[in-house]
Amino acid sequence: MKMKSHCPINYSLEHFGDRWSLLIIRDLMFNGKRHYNEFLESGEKISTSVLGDRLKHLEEVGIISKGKDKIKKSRIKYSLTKKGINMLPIMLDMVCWSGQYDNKSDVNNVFLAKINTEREMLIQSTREKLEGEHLMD
Amino acid sequence: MKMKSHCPINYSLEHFGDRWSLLIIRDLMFNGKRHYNEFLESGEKISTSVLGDRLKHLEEVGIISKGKDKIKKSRIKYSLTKKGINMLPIMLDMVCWSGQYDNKSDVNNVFLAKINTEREMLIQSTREKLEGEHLMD
DNA sequence: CTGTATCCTTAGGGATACTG
DNA sequence: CAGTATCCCTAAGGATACAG
Repeated sequence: MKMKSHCPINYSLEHFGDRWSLLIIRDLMFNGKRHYNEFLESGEKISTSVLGDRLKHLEEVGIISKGKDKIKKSRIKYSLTKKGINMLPIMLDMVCWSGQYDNKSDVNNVFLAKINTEREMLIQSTREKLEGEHLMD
Repeated sequence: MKMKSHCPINYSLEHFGDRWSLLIIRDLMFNGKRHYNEFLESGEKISTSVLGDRLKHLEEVGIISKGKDKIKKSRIKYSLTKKGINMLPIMLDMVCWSGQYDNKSDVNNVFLAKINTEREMLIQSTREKLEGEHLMD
């Protein structure tokens, strides 16, 4: 991958600056999704070819990892890496920002207020939850 | 613009989820750029047609506004709106996240540490600076 | 200086079928 | 269930010229 620059904003863009990657990360981070078919079912209707491509790219850049499901060994499971979990503040800020302006937002105001007033605590507790679920796989 | 969903992450993506918009916002927010030709000069080498398109889109969705330069009335000046300035936490988190992983990053460690330890103060002071520069145009 | 307009090329993406 | 492979179409983007 040829980088356009070494600006940190551009670095972010090279990792997840497309129309789909953040939706996959959202599903892993907030919606408990871990399997290929679950990503396909999300409201934005990603296609199989695009999903395959983005999963591969996100794994290559170290944001997600791929493993076998502990319970059902034949099933494949995706997890956030530490690098992926560390995107939590970015994701929460986006939810918060959108919540201010989208009157049709899916997010309720209680949660929005919580991001604002208890941001650090919320990040900490969510991080612990994610690290328990994802990193231990 | 037809929205794929009302998820807040998707709302963000519909606003600035492409390879160029965040670079323009970055230039307005951190690099003091305000004019068409200044955006063209940035390291990522945006083309005139793409720049024109993104400026129009960002204005339509209310993130930037367009006005005449106070000093030189013939010159056109772009500013962040309140909605644009409110993206500051998102942008700082991206800088912070990238700074952890990009060893060639343009950002120095002092600034990174500052984002982490004095986040709220840094946001507040930067916001005041931006509101002075941009909103009063 | 701030844009459009045009032309052309490439990348992104939807639909569908197929495979281990 | 978790993907590839293919086909085809559209959107995105680079280069350049030109206009107000």
